[in-house]
Amino acid sequence: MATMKDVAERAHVSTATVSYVLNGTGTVTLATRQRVLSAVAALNYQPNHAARSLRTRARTLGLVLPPGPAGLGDPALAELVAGLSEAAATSGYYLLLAPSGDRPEYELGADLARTGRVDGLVLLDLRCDDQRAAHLVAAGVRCVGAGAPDAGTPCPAVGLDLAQGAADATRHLCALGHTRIAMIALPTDLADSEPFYQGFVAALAASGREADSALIVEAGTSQDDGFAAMQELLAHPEPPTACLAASDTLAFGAMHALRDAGLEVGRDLALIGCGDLPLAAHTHPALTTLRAPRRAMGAALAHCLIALVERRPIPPATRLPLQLIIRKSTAPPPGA
Amino acid sequence: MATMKDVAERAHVSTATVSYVLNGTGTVTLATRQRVLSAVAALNYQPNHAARSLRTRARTLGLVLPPGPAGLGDPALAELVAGLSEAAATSGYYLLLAPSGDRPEYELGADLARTGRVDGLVLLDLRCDDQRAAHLVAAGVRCVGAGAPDAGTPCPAVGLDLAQGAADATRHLCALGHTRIAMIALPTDLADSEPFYQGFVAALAASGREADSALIVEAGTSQDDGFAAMQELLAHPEPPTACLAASDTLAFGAMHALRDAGLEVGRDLALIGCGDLPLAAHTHPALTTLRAPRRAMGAALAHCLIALVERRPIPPATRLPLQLIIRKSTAPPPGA
DNA sequence: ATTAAGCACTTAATCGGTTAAGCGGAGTAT
DNA sequence: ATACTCCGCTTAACCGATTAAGTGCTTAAT
Repeated sequence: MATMKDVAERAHVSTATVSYVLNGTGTVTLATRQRVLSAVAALNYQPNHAARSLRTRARTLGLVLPPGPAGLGDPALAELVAGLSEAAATSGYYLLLAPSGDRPEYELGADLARTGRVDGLVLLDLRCDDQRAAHLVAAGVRCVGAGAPDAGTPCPAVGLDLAQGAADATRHLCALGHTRIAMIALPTDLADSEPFYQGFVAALAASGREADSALIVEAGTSQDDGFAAMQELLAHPEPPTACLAASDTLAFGAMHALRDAGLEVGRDLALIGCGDLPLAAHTHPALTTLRAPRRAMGAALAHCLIALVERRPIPPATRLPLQLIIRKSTAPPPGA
Repeated sequence: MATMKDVAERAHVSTATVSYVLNGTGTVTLATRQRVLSAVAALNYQPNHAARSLRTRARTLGLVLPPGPAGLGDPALAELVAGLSEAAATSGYYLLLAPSGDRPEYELGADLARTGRVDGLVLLDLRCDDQRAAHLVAAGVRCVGAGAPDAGTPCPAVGLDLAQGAADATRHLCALGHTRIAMIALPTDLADSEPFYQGFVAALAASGREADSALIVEAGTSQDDGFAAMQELLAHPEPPTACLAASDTLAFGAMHALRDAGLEVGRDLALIGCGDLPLAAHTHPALTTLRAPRRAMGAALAHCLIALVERRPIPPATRLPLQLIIRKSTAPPPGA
């Protein structure tokens, strides 16, 4: 493997000069530069990454994958990772994947940063009062969060405009004539939970309705959680005619519960999800949902984190817009 | 950030001794070892990765992501990556994701290896007479391929037992009473194409049938390719009553073509896919398919590549078994 | 003419580890 | 008693880059 020394010898200069040419620093005459560059080309030289990052950065971003059976199998995460890795690559960074296994995420992340293996970290599924972020920032680790930041979030974050999305979805249900509209929420410790709820309530208020707290149920994140939540809603003395689920996965579970109860999704109860997973277009009926630009979110995370790492000004925290995709799971209320 | 020198001072030894303790090499008395270890603990020391890999390995595996809109969005790939990264992590390696963008895959891979950024590479979708593998192996890069290796494959490979899988699927179709069985093949330059075809032909022969070459059409990999392939089969003067598609994606396209032709999948033509993508269970009718253990495949790739990197004997090339998942897209032939 | 400033380089320190070689001292064989 | 071998540790070279400091030369300023 050719080293910088080899290049220097071939170009009859010192390694310092080679380094200056390659990094565009220092002052080098045209003739010398050309000799160096042709030596580089002739030897097919590329600087050793370890040696370089010993003095500078690793040019690597880290992503700690939370444990759990789905992992990267979750299409939403996979898309985000795709956008993240591609945007990072165009800025000369690569993405290191670190499955946390049974170690705490923040611990693994701190190790990766402390050993200089990565320059910064992406935190998935930002929580309210996120302990991982707190630990890492306190340890001097640069990181950005994926999710809606609240006031106390100690690091920059990139999120979806869930308030807008939930409001759009709710307006659509209102426009169809629904008045008893339920909502299945994500766990409130997820940062994305609150703005979604706010958008829901705001849109209801804007159309003269009021949120009925009995029709708002907090669920987990799994399909089973959505199933249970819908069962709870159906047990209500005066059940809703429409429901907004904070994720597609919850909506899928809700659909099962409706089918089990002998109800037809769309005709008997209008249902909207959030995320637009690939499956959403293929359920029966196809799920009306909010499309989340996960790739763009990954890209935005990359840009933000790289700016942070390079001590450049951080791009303003944009909320990425959701798009309502109307399919077959929404219809006017029964008897309307 | 604490360095090894700090640890050495605190334990009143040289950095060499610290290194010996941490790596388990050299001979160190129990007392010294304990002094070192408690200094390490007290300082929360972890060795700098760049410094370490300057002399040894990077303990990093590389995965070059082929260009294309799907990328990691393809669930089959995402699952493989999940298995790969998890298995690598349990052996102390992490996975570096490098989207190739518009650069040739082998070139990017060669760069990553030459710069010492990764110790080895995983090549996706191994081709017949794979040029990437040839280039990389010639350049002294350690790599393993994902896909069925043929005799000339210059590197170890991990693949599915497609011959067995295709045979199982074909037998199932024969058992249902089909005689005119078609096959939609992957591009023949993919290494996985041939064994699938062989399994198909062998199972037909074993049940006394012969493959009709007019019923075997080579397609691309996209849904549109599957669509076109099925149209071609339906244009046949004596169309098939069953069809085995070499991938779920091709099968999805074929289903659309059948629907467009006014035919009902299952009743009018039995269809089997391969891979068992999440969508396969949600098409209408649900697709009978061969379940591919993509996570296990990723894990096997990791084990193989790490063995290669550490110059240990390479695990014997196992073909991972496919499991036939019978759903609703297969039925006896019309009028049987 | 003299000094100062700039240019185009080189020298050498440095990053933080790994590891071959060396070196006392204790234990064993002759 | 002498030599030989291990053991447990240290010294220092080394990995391959970056970069501060230094050097000799040319050119501009006084």
